[in-house]
Amino acid sequence: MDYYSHLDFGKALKKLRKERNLSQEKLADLSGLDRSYISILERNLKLPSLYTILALATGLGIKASEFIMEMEKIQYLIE
Amino acid sequence: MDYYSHLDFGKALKKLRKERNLSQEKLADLSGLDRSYISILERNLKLPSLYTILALATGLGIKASEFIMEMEKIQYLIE
DNA sequence: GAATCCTGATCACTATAGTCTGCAGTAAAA
DNA sequence: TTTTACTGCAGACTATAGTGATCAGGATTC
Repeated sequence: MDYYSHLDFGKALKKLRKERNLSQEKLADLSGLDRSYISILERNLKLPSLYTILALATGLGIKASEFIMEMEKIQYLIE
Repeated sequence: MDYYSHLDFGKALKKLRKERNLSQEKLADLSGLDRSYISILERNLKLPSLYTILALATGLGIKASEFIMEMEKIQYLIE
């Protein structure tokens, strides 16, 4: 478990979601994804496809590149 | 075929690869991916995972966010 | 005109992403 | 203390990503 924690996509996702006061279920609705899968992503158990990244970005109201930048920013703080 | 052409990940990939004078095979070596799969991506037949996006970005010598930005830039020009 | 480089393309296969259902546990509110 | 909201988690399943091998064909180059 936690195979991909060094990438911290999950941390970025959770941070962006929380900043918007969205529950996992609400974000699932907004992005058209499954609630349990968002949970999996936030725990870094799997890595999303580009399709999913775009769907989540739409749900969060940002661009995919901004999403990835947030991930890189968190990544940079850790290293 | 060409299911994902409206996203133009493939066009961005090909553009960035050509700018660096890399063959598909050379980029495959640099990124640790399969040559035929890069061909598939450039023709927009499949969408990459985040893992693959990061691998390609490394092979191209850029950040993943810059890669996505290039895609969004091309996307913007089309719309 | 054989040799090399490059890319499209197919097929069979393995690995992983993503869905769906349901249950458990915590916390806050009523 | 019941109800509600939220999330972790598991299992079975479907869909798609990604590999590896191989062939065909165009474009150099010798």
